[in-house]
Amino acid sequence: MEITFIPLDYDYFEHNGKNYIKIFGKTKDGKQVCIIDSIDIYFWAIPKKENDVKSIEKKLSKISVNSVKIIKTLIEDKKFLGEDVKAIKVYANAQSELSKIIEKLPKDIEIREHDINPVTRYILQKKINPLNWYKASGEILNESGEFSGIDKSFDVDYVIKAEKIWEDKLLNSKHIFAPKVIAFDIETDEFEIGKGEIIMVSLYGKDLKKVLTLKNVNAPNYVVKLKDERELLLEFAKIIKKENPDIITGYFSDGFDLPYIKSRAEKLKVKMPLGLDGGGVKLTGGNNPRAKVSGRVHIDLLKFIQTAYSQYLQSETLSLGDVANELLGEKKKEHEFKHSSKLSGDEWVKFFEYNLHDSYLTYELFLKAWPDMSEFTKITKEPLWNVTRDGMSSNVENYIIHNLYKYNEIIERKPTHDEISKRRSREKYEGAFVLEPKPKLYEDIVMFDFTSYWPSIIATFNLSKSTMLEKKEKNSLEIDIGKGKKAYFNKKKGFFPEILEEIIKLRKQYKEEYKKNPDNLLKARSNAFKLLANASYGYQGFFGARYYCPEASAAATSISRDYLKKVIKEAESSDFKVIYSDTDSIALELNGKTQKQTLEFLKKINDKLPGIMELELEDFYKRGIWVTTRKGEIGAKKKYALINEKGNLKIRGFETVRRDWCKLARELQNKVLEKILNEGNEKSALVYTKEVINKIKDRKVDKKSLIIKTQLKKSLSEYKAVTPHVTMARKMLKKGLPVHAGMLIQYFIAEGDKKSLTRERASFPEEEKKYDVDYYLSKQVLPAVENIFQVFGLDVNDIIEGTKQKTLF
DNA sequence: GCATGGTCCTTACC
DNA sequence: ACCGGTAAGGACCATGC
Repeated sequence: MEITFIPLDYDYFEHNGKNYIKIFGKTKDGKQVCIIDSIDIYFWAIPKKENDVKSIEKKLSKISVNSVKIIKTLIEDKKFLGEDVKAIKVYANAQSELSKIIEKLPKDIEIREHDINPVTRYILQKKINPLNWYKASGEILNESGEFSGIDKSFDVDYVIKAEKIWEDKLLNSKHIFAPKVIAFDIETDEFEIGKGEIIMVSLYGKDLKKVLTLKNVNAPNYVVKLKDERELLLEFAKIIKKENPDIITGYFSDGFDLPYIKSRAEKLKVKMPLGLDGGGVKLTGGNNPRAKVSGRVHIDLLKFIQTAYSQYLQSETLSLGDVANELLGEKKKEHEFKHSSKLSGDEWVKFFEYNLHDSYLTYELFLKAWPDMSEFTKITKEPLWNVTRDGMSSNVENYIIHNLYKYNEIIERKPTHDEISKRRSREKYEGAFVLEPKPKLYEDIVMFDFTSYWPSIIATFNLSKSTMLEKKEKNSLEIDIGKGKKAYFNKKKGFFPEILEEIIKLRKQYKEEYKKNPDNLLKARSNAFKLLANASYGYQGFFGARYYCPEASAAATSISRDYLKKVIKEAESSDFKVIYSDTDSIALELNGKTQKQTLEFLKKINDKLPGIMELELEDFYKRGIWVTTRKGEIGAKKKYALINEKGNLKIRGFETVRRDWCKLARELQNKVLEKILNEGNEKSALVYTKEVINKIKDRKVDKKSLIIKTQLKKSLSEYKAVTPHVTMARKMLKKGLPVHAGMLIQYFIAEGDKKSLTRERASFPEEEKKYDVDYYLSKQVLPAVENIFQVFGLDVNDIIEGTKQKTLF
């Protein structure tokens, strides 16, 4: 039997003292397969003194714990952190009690790769990468009794014991895999996992629209009525089995929907055969649960959006509603939550629509994110289930791990518990350089920035754990890393900088390909490499990293400060006026120069830059404004607004872009900046500001624009300070409303005793109270525009007092 | 009684 | 806990005059 298939999910198992991987996948013609392949379990032992290799090898081969034994050893020439080593490859007959074997090993060796899980080991060993097409030949298990009848327990078209698996290069080059996906969403009366009944479940797929419910009301035909919760759960499992999707997806379904379903199923003693092995939901991870269903891939979209998308999103929160609104241009349905016992017939129907619409939005968002998930999976070569839950540090590390074979490198181990706590308490190293701007309205500006600045420095100067030297050597690079400390790096290229250089090159290549041929997949690929490059600098300073090297990070920032200052000096001596600079960017006033001359200057800089470092044109701007800080005369950093030649605004740092300011202040500030940048003076901005101030005084402002939204960043009990939003959260808790870390607390400031604290006047948006005119003028509107008008020598306090109803002040 | 500075906190920039 | 440091700015509170 020979088939063509694509691996979606992997699992490890032991049978009769041997090790296997089962791969669940799809064939080219849409059949579901499980392929069983053998795998070697091994780790590396590196003797601390090289001449001991032979005798150590002998000692190792005799070790065993219960039925787990060392079955084979080999001595090989390897590299470890760039150094040549003679290492012993130690094979064991099972993964299960490997840690007990490790404990018994002699102390004169270093153990590595014992912490590589069997699925990653398999992918490394056989190069059967997720979401790539392969051909497999082998024997179909047809109730053969082999593997204790494993084929009978799997709900797939074929179970194949692989003899050979090889890549289908032709198919990989042209065929794009489109998975069958079902999105789902549950509704309950209680938020606590498993506390109340599941009152409805919606499912949405390409040809699927269903809401399962217990309520017997006259409802649209996509609603299926079940007699009790038990039947509802069984029906859910039945539909999943019948539809047989490759992927099931939800929004926050790791933390809510699947744990809830699992908990209710256990309570009702219902078997939920959701997986291809007939099993239910498996939860791992304790406080931060991750839900797995065997054979299918369960994806919690929220997790992936958090790591891969959030930095590009403008949304105030990452809720399904906000994200769908931004990425799809579609809103959630309006719905007021009530206890199910209090719902009327019509309200039930609305609730069904709402529930189905959430699944629909999740489904559409999934399709939007699929190119990114798929590319990240192919690039980092870890299973889709893991990749959609991994943070950027894991993505960087996985990319490195799956590329180390090119360097014959043994993989470094993860840090121990003690090492992690030591690393976490390390002192900060000095970061980027930020130039203090002179507050002013500027004309004719150019903005340059370095492409992938820190990664390009790490690659160019070879900064990494394996290239760092203990002391100065002939030809080594010496970098001052602050606090009187110096770090030395080898000139001979190490694997980390080399891999990083490749990431940057691939990013550039795919970006150019995308420009020529704009397609979603190329965009996703280019973006994945960009994110990997950007995260690689932080990775070396991250306490959990296998290739932790804060000295390399500190050296990178040190070099970045030097080169930025060099460019600033060059610009000054070429008669540009330097306005501002932050980390990797520099803003210059053209000072009478033409754009052509400016680009010539850029070229001159680039000709002198070493390695792969590159300065590029960000844009030319007609005008730009920099302001002072609230206190004092100094120019504020990380706060400016620009307008380019097409009239597009670029606003950074101002309250306009901060969600913890009320809409009124944000919109006013935005308008003021827009008017000033467009017109080149403050006149009409001033008129507009006066109008808004009068509107506030006349109490004509809609309360919606006065609401302040602040996120509860941790659980309520952890707060030392009693801020307005903490006070509001406490009130919510008292009312019995759900309060949890991560939620946005909304409130407005109502009128009250003038001497009272702000938090005492904080009120819920629905409270029928008058807003505090004084507060909104002096704490929201004034601070939002004060520094802008100050650039023109105006004092906004005078403006406030100059408008009507002077009695207030 | 009130200015001042420090701490805590959130959110931004890159 | 799950990539880094730099920075602005509000609310509150202890401190000192």
